[in-house]
Amino acid sequence: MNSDASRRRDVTVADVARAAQVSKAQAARALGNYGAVSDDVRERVLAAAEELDYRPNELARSMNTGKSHTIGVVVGDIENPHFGLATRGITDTAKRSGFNVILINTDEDTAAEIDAVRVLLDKRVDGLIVAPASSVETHHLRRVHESGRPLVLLDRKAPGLDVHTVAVDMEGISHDSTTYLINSGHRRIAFISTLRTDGPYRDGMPLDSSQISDRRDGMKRAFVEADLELPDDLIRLNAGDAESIKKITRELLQRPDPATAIIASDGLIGLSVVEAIQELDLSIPQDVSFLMYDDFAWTRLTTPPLTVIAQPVYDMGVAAAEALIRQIEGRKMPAADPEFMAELIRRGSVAAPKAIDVDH
Amino acid sequence: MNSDASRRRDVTVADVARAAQVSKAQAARALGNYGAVSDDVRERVLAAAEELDYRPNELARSMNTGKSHTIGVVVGDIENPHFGLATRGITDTAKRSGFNVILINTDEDTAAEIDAVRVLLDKRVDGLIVAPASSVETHHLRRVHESGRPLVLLDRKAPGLDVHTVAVDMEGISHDSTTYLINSGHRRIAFISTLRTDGPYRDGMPLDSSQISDRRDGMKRAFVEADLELPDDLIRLNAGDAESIKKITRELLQRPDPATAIIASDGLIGLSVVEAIQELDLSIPQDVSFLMYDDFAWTRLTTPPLTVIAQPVYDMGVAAAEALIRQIEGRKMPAADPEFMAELIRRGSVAAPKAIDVDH
DNA sequence: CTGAAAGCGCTAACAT
DNA sequence: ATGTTAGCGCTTTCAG
Repeated sequence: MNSDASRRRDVTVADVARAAQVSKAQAARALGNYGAVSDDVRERVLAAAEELDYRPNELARSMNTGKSHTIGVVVGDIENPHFGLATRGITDTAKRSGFNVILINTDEDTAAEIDAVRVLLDKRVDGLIVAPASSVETHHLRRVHESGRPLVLLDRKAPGLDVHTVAVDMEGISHDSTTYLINSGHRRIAFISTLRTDGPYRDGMPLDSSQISDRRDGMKRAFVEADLELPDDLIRLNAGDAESIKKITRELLQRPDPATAIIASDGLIGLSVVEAIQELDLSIPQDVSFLMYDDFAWTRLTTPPLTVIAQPVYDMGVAAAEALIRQIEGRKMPAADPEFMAELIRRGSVAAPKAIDVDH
Repeated sequence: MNSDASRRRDVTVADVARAAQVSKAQAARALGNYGAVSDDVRERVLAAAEELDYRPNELARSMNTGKSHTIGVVVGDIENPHFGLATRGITDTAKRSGFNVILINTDEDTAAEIDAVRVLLDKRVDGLIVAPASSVETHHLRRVHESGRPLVLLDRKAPGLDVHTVAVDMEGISHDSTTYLINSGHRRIAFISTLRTDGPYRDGMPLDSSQISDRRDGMKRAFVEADLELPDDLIRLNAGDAESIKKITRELLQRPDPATAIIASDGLIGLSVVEAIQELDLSIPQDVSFLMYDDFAWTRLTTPPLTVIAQPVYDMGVAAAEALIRQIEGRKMPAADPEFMAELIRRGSVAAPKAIDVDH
């Protein structure tokens, strides 16, 4: 419709060069501002570019430089504020260094992750940040790394893969918070996670996610140190949507030997657990203690406010992006992966368990 | 370090062609699977590609086809679950149609938005979805549209810009919920938004954001219909971080003629408002009624659960992506922008105001 | 069906 | 400082 801007071919350096009466090379140099250009030429070129409304084709540029100034980010679920915040840390940092971000969601599905990585590689991103769905199926990640493309892992580790990883010390915080519960008098401590496994939890079962695996190990160590046994029957994996989480919560609380404390593996799960508890007309922490990973702002608003495990998610996003960009730009990497520390924030959802029911 | 995969140049169609003993053109045809290729050739090429671990260079591909199979998304703040969900709707839909998403955050800053749009255009995205920070400064968007690049607006409208827009009927829902408050007995109804303006709110003041402007109009209409006047002094814009929101909330509640009901413009604001109310040791809804935009899951968990305005955010993301892709693929657009409907979900945070203080 | 060759828009030698 | 000439890796005429 429009008079001139409409259906016309994009204007290229050649057009600008012609208008400025210089060679394509000189125009390109002035525009890309590299090489040697006289003030006179630069001026004319810039003026012509302005006049013609020239915009560089970054694709073409990337083709010969080999750099796309784009990094790929692969996460399980942006909808989860945990990743939302981390992504924010990444994009803020990327922008600051002149990088753009292509974001791909995997729904925590390894097949989707493999595909995402391939797509990103095909698009010639300069580097990748991946929150791997599995700490075991990492062949695709190993290939990225071996091909020489910078790669940084976020949130989850991949044992055996020598890649810079930004994650918190999960074993430690899990141990500490479990100990806290034990010291508060709890023995029947439940743990709910969405991690998908074949069949229910069994002692010593290998867990695909380093995150969950480490948490299990931390819990176990806490119990062992207290000369107690980790109640395997209260470790509930394969939680899915809200309804399934509520169902699990009900089971945990309505069995003969109910859980007296529940640990939710993330904020989304925690939400449904708390809701289920409320629906059962039980109160926190009188009837059941509650603890969850992720310090979402709303946890301060419930009655009582929730005791949570805070992770420096934004900072981790920043750190991941910084490490990646450092790698891309060929600068030295820090000697070792700095471990980020999670923190137990004691608010009001943990108390001593009720006096034991002496049914029998 | 690695034996072969390491420092070698990427393998190209030429390499595959050589290995398969065919021309570059034939190899490209087989690989890109277009044009005419005999079964024999295709087989050999594919085998060679597999063998050499060939991966197409999407940049090069995009260069001659002109399509990048990438759409740009520009939002104010991914960290906000509202946008997180919308983004999820977009990426899910994009993936389904074979498109990738480049995401850029603007912090609701128009300058950043202008820059983001330019970057995306330079990267030759096939189309753009923008949640414009301003409904007034839209010159950059107009240029996109006029240049012929598909563009869809999300969440906020841009009057005068004839672009497909996915947004909810804000005036309507604002009117309805304000009426609900008025019918509950409220007259002193406050509204808090982060919209940045020059100076405090004045009656009839032009508001840069269609969203906020429409909400104001809806409130006003509700008051007018009830033969009342909208209390301009309770319309508070320029709210910023959590602390500033709390401060505004305190002012609203501690003045001589305090607000008896507060409407928070989004879930992030709502969070801080509720927190401030709790800190003042006031209770909802006995001391003050509360209503907020965004039906975040946690609003069901507070005591009382919060009355909110739910918007079909995910579906809107889907719709925006679908509309954009339809445009990209040159298919017909629906006659008009379908309006999405928000819904007032009455939970427990609205009640009649306390008997009026008869100080004077 | 196949191959040679041109070209997308830009950068990067290489001359001058 | 400037221009000429090759490419980057792929798609796309155009002949055969």
